[in-house]
Amino acid sequence: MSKQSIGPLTPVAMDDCRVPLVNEPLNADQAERLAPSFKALGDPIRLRLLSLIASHEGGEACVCDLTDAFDVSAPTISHHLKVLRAIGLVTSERRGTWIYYRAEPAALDLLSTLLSVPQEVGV
Amino acid sequence: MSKQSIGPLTPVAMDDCRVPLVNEPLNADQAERLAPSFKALGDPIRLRLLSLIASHEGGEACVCDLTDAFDVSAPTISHHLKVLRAIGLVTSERRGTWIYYRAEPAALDLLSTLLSVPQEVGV
DNA sequence: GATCTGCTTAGATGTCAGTCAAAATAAACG
DNA sequence: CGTTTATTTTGACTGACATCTAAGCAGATC
Repeated sequence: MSKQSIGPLTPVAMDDCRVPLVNEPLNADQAERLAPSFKALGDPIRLRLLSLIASHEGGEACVCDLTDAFDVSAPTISHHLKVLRAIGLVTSERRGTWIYYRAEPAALDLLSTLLSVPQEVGV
Repeated sequence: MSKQSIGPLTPVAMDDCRVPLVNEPLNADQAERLAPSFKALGDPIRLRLLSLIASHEGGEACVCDLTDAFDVSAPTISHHLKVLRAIGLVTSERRGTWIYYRAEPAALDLLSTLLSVPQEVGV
């Protein structure tokens, strides 16, 4: 596999991907940029982490809230959070002792749109 | 990582996952069932394959149509198609000499819904 | 400033995934 | 029935990834 340095899933860098993939074929470049995001969601722990963060009250969650929910070590959770952060699905902010993670709705929305299946009104 | 035998992403087996992950936290079981689908989308070639198939005229594409679009060998394409088929994102049917692949809209829709971000009307 | 707690980084290890060449299967066709 | 074409399976190789322990760093508190 080629070295794919995963860039952040920012709206600007992805504007040409805001089309359902059932509508027109993705080109190689678009696929290379999008795949890392799905790969990041392809781990059960990361999927739950994202869901826990996004659904947490206040829209954010402290790492300490997250670590307890899993059977793996704290460094492993930290690693998974780093992956989610690297592609822009979450952001983090330190406030005093704790670090808070927050989901990035625009990134989620982009991926959701990409997978969406438009209603074929006339068919 | 635990052995995760990827089962097909059938609507029935996934009915409890039809909720945006930002709404409520996924439990471990749901995450284990959903993650393989995103993992399957986490490869650029598979992402393009799915898009090529879904956007192809008639809603289906012959393997020969697909193989030419990539720089990898035919067995590699076959392998990726098998992954997409195993989780139920596509189906295949042989007609004469050729095998045709077709996208499974229900599976795509499920994943799209999961990633969707509901409008917070009141906030 | 010593120490405690929260979190991340570094390094090591075992497993998994993507790729290819070669062989196998399957249908069509002479 | 032998050959050709289309696709898959097998087996091997290589690189990537999830996980852990141990160590590092950053605030807070005494």
